[in-house]
Amino acid sequence: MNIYDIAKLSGVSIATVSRVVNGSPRVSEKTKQKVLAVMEEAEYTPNVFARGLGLNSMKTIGILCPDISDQYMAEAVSHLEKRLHEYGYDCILSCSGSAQEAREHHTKLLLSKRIDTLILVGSLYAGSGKNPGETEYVRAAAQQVPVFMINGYVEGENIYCSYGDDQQGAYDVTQALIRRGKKRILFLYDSQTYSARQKMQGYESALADAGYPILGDLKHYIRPFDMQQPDGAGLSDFSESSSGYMQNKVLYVKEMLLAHRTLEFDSVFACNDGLAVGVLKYARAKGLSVPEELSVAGYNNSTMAVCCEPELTSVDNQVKRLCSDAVDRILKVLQGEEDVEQNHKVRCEIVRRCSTDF
Amino acid sequence: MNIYDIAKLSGVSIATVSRVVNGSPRVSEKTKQKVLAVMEEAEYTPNVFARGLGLNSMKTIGILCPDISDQYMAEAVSHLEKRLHEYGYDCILSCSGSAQEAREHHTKLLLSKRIDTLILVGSLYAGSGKNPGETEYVRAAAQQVPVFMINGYVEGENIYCSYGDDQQGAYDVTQALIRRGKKRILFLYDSQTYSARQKMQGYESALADAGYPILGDLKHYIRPFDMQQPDGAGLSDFSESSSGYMQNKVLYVKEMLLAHRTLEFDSVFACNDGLAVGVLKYARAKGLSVPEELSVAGYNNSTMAVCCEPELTSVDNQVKRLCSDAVDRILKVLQGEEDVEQNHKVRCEIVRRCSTDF
DNA sequence: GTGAAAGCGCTAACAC
DNA sequence: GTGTTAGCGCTTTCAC
Repeated sequence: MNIYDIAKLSGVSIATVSRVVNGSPRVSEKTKQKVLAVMEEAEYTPNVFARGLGLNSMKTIGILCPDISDQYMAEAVSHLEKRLHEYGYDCILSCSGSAQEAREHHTKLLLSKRIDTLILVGSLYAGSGKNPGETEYVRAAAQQVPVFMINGYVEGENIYCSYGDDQQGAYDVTQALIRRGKKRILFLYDSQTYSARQKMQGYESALADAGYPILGDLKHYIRPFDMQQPDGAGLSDFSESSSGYMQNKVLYVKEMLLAHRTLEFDSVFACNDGLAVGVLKYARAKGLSVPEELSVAGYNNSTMAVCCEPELTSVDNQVKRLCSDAVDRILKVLQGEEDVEQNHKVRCEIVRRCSTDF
Repeated sequence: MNIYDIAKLSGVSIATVSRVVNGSPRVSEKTKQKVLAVMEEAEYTPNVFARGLGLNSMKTIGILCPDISDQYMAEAVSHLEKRLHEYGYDCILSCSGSAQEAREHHTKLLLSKRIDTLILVGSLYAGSGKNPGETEYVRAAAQQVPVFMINGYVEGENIYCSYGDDQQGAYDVTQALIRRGKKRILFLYDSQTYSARQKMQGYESALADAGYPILGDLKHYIRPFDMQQPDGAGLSDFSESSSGYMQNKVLYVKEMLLAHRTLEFDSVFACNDGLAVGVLKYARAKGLSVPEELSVAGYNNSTMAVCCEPELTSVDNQVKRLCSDAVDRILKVLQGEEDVEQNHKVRCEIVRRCSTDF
């Protein structure tokens, strides 16, 4: 059943049917109703491919993320999809993993689908800050369609970024720990993303502002333990489930800390809740009371933060707001509005629970 | 840059270019290389819309799930996307929420995108078993494209199902609890999905086989607390983040149990880990030791099961296998193979941790 | 307000 | 092995 059939059945031309389908005002109420009735009766659905060919768009947004089974990204995609769907956009989801090459490849593939916009979810796409060319593909993509980054920042034309102020978040937590009298604050991280760098900077600034020394051994990097990570992004390799990966991570952090007998600290700021829960497990194994003997703060305010004992103080990165803000601007850009705000930074919020007690 | 341009630049016809693009063997090596070179040079990408129009397919799979921010579904989608991507299929993701009407609407919408296959992720789509017509839309969809269900079962032509044997899983856990001497095993659930019904049946069979009575008050339904659930599917309403919802759920279960002073039990089998962690929180608040005074088992073997204290025994539903199995059959069906196995049941596995100690 | 007709860029049947 | 050509189903000028 195509537009010709409907036209024939309605006794009008395909142009008129097309007008009705697209809600053009240049149709008399009468014919409009007639056509509508026929369409209803015939259960006609316009062919999206043909329409796509004519309009060179299928109202589709490409969403790329390293791993949809990661809680943070899943939440982001959930918000994005919901909002975009409201406005009639479909989402093609693609998961690239963490390797640089894979990111580039998936980006290209998504672009070849003639998406209207590309959304890059996760700080990973903003690169590690090491290699200059690592974000070149983002700029290249931006030459074809507007590119939106969720929790990442890349400078460039047609690139729009929404990100949490992780530097400030880390600063706030570290400062609170300092105020609580902690002297040796361990900074725990397991990835080198843009976001992780921001956090480290916040941590360092807070120490500096308090007149504390910045000690190298207190910035402790937990190497992704599955050794499948081409560039140490700290993500699952997907050969396994993400929850399985996360389970292992928690236990791994505990073991690493137990094994590392020379490291001394009275508090921990972990770059994500998984690491923080690992620290909690370590504390329990060591017989350390939390928060009295060891304060622990995590990041992302995930479900994990509440499951553990004691419950975890954690920084909320406000993904929902980031996504919502991004969608607002996507709509503007796609409607051809000019001067849409390119970058948007959102303040993170510390959710205080008993693991730090400050 | 279209196929005509490439043809002109290569000094061949568009048919030849098309052949090269599609890897037809009916092209001489020489012209093939020539065309390939031109395409490369011109950075030519075939127009997917035009191709879709011609082939009436864009190699796209529609994936529908109630909520991608739910850990279980995110994991499923992750596996599906990864496998399908390998075979050149793209995934359109759509999240329907839990309402019956929304499920039907999203299904229709996805079908109107001319997807090659529809995948329904989650037991919710198999209905509550109450209203006869509630799965009618699944059968209707199956008249247009093959429909695959992940962890759900609906009888019908062109409907293919992969599901964990949750009944057996529940049976095994309950039986283990009985063997350990537990007398009053609380069955905790918060949704009425196909999967939840299976679990309850397993629970009941195990009790029956042990000669235990099946007590109504020991089958405890936790009503979704946000009151935004049109049909009590126990899912987040998405107005909030899923992790926020889950955090609340854990605390809510704890409070509910504390408030319910007449309910007596020496062990709990919870339909999901969120509920189980809530029970753990309750036990702690009550000063009950786990597993000595209270055994707790969860379901889904999620990250939560390891974050809590003590760690949670949980049944692994084997999503990855379900998805992998589904993809295998999707490929077969799309290649026109006949007699593809319609239903596939996978045995669940108990992952034993210290919360039950059996 | 409506219709005729020219694309949109590709695939595939058919001819050579 | 290669080219010609007729669709695929829609949108969109341009007449009337």
